[in-house]
Amino acid sequence: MTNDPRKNHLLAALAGQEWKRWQPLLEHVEMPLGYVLYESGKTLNHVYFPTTSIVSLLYVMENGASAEIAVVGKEGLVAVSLFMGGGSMPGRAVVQSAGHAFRLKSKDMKDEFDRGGPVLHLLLRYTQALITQMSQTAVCNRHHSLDQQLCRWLLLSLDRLEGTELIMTQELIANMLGVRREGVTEGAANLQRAGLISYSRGRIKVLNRPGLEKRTCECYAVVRKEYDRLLPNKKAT
Amino acid sequence: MTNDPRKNHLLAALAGQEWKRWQPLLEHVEMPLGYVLYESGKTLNHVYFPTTSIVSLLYVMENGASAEIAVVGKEGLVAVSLFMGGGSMPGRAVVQSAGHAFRLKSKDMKDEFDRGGPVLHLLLRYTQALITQMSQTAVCNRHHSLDQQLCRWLLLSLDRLEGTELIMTQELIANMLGVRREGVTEGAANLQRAGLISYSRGRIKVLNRPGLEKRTCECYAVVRKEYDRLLPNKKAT
DNA sequence: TTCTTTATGTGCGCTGGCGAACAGACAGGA
DNA sequence: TCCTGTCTGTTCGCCAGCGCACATAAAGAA
Repeated sequence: MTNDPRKNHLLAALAGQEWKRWQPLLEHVEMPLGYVLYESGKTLNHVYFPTTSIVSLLYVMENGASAEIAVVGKEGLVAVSLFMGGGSMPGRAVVQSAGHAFRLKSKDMKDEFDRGGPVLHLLLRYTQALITQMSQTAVCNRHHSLDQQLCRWLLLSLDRLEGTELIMTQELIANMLGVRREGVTEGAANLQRAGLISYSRGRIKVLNRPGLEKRTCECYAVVRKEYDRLLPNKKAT
Repeated sequence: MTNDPRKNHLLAALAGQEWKRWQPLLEHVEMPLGYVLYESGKTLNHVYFPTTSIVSLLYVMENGASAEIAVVGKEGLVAVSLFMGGGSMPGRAVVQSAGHAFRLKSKDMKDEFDRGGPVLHLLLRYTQALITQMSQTAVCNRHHSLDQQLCRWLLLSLDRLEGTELIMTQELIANMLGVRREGVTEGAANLQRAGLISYSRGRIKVLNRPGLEKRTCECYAVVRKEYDRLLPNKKAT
């Protein structure tokens, strides 16, 4: 079933009672590549729970350059600022990998959050994991090479996908990472030469995942570990 | 009064009732330069509310290099992961500018948080502001020059201080920013030549704040604006 | 097929920041 | 007073990544 909300780990973690309340409130949505979920400063109308899609949180600067802050997939939700307070945030959320998601109206989300209890703690633990990812992005941007960052990025995406193929042009990856397109071309060529990936015109296939893990910086492992520690780990799909 | 907890904006924002509960629980602590509040992965025993001190949240890599993720002063608190869940986080919290703070035991903090209501929302709004700062750090690390980042850093520190003098060697600043000490020397020399700051052996005096603001990147303004939007703005001290 | 668009490959000069090595310069203790 | 440790200034070679300008090359439309 392509549109099973339970593919999202947070939704899957809801106990019977909550789940019963939520189920009728959830709306299935298509997530086409490039779709903008929200734009800097605008009020949020929904919270999105990706199932098979991946969403990129990025900041777009005045001059148009951008940088990815974090990535969200089936393990999480988009728009934490809704329940954290403020209702908006600087930056943009864009679908990075097409697929599906379920969404909840702002008001419903807030109501559920304010009930407190397990839902609240689940969402906050997710937010904490997200914070770790953001921190590590900052560190990685400071210290690591484009090659390493590319590996990290591929692995983060891979973790949020079914299968090993990414539909993504180098141009778009460059936008996410906030680097030149040519840089990605080179990096990708390196990985290709090393037999870790193969790609052509917007299709990247990962051939050797352990190889990528060996080649990336410590940032990936740090983030991965925190996600595993803090979040419900859905085994099978 | 140097040890007035109400100098911390979050504590100052507590209403009569909560404040009465909190007051006896708060413990005054000295915050000497370089003091480590917590270390990567260790369990947290306290939440710290700085009043006159500044705390740096940074991540230290395996090879010893470091990078600042965010900075916390009288507007906030250190150790959000305590109520967010998880109880620990990768990274380190270090006193960057000596001064005072008040702290609360983990258990007391959790209890207060779980009461819900205004305290919970206050803390979450602060966390949201902190997230913005972290995001912007990531962006800044990616795109902006050392000079701009130095300005941003000075301004962020300045906002959290009384007065215009920073006690801080270039070596330490370099550690925070995750750059070479020589780089900071050059950057600082530039600012000095431009008449924006004056410094000598660990004392940096800001002479022209608007000048710094003009020279820094957009990141500072973005963060500042979000803090103003989300948090209680204490006027007088 | 042919034409057009989109995606990728490559080369070149430039620059910001790195690493390392070293030379003052000031502060504070003995 | 000298002396030692700390902080700051400067230099030099190096390289990753940038910006720019093209050269393919694959996919799709006509």
